[in-house]
Amino acid sequence: MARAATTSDVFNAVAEPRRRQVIELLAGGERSVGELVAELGSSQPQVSKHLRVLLEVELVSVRREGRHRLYRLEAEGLRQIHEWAQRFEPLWQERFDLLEEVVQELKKEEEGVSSDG
Amino acid sequence: MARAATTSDVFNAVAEPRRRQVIELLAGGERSVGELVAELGSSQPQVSKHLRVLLEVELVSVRREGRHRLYRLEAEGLRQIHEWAQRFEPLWQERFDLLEEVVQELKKEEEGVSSDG
DNA sequence: GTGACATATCCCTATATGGGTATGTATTGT
DNA sequence: ACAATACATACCCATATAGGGATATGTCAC
Repeated sequence: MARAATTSDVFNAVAEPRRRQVIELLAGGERSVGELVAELGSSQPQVSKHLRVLLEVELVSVRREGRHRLYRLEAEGLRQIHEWAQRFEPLWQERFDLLEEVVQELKKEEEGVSSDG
Repeated sequence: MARAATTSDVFNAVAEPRRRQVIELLAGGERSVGELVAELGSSQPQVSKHLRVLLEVELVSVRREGRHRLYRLEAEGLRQIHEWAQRFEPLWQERFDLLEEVVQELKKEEEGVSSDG
């Protein structure tokens, strides 16, 4: 098998730089496809494809406004990513503990407690 | 161009379910490749490949322990993912504000302020 | 030499992403 | 009814790469 489909989960959807860009743009408020096309500098079909992916994983939603389709960020989906990463937060904060251990080691050396020699 | 390389950034590295699994396993402490092979049920070369990717983006580190290589999670790298997602936290919390608006609406109705009818 | 891995191949299939074109469709305007 | 706008989709093409399977070999430690 190849890599999991980008539409399978939020992680894959967000792995694409352009899609992250779309998300960032939509964070500023609803946008029509045309506006996104202009801001991304991609073709309309390409943008629509990315929007489709984001739609599949429910990271965005659409509503009609006349002949326009306004896309809106559904940040709720980003929450799982945030929470998944957050699970490891204690581990990167642990670094401070390690730093402290190092400091303790240095102190011991200063006190001449080095058992090595 | 094809899809971005999985080694290009942390987002792509984490987009792979098995690699997330590796990360989760390593969150429990250092593991040798052999242990990971057993726990993941993949072949040794496959596991080594995934570890290589995680190593490239510095999500893990290695140290030798006799003939074993112990992999350790470098959670620091997950921080960027956490922080990227966190930028949108206000947007999904905004939902509570919306909920509050709805509550306000309901209150008005109870007070008989409905201008409709 | 053996154990534990890293790497390199070769194979194969699935899929992504980009480019471009064409067409379907809904909405608005005349 | 007909045209135009704004998109969604469906095609075409082409390249890159993933990720799995399996095998083979290099390397370092014991």
